[in-house]
Amino acid sequence: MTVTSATTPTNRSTSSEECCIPTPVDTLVPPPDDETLAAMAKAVAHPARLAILQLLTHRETCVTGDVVAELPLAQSTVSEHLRILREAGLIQGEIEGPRTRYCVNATGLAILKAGINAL
Amino acid sequence: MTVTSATTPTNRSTSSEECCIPTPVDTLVPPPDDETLAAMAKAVAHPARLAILQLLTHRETCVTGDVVAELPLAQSTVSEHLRILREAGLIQGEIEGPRTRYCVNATGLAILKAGINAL
DNA sequence: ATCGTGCATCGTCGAATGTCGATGAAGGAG
DNA sequence: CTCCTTCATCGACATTCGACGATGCACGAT
Repeated sequence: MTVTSATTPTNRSTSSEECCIPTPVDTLVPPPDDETLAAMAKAVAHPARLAILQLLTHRETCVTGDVVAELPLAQSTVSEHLRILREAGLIQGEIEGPRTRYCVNATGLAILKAGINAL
Repeated sequence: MTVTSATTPTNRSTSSEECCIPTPVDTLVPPPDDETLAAMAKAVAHPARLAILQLLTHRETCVTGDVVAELPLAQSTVSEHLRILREAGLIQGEIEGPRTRYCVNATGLAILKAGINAL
């Protein structure tokens, strides 16, 4: 399928201060085309990925290991779910020394909401 | 996966007047649990099914044949997509003589929106 | 330089999905 | 009744997904 990253070009920056201080976007994003919306919906269409998304919105844990600790899944599986969410533009990851910090991509989430609400 | 129909119990009534005069619900539905939301998102996570949903909201065609005519897919494939949307509680079908009339299930759609917006 | 830790990626396997043509059941028309 | 239409369902097939363990890589510490 290869969504080729919806909003963010597979964001994996190394600087700080742009993750977990998420872009305060929640307003006025245009609803996406069907392909993009379908890709985003597919990313969200899994209980584990929903759990990850909620984890990332309600905490600021962000680090992969924390997510793994919260879910009854192998590390590789969680990593895969994180990759899917990232490629869909719903979260973004930032390499922080030996670990990776994830947080919600507010813009991507807003686009998803816009698309669903437009149905 | 067997979603066992999210909101409506696999609605396929024979009476008229309850389809395409859709329940005016668009307010105050509770966000669903992760399983239900994932199932609904999965139902929507396909361009053809998004197209069907939009077709059903912006027209009142509803009849299966019309949907088939609009999509570059075989009749059996479209029928399958309609089944998936119906079992997810997003549309409802009503047998009308030799044909089937589909329309959006406003309640189901509202639940989906509530779940996504709660993310 | 050598370890140990934290993740991503690869390879694999079974299950689910998407698509189609063929078949079948229900109903209307003649 | 016998056709024809309309649709759902079945069977087959290729593709994708979900999950895991194993491997590899980058980094920090020793």
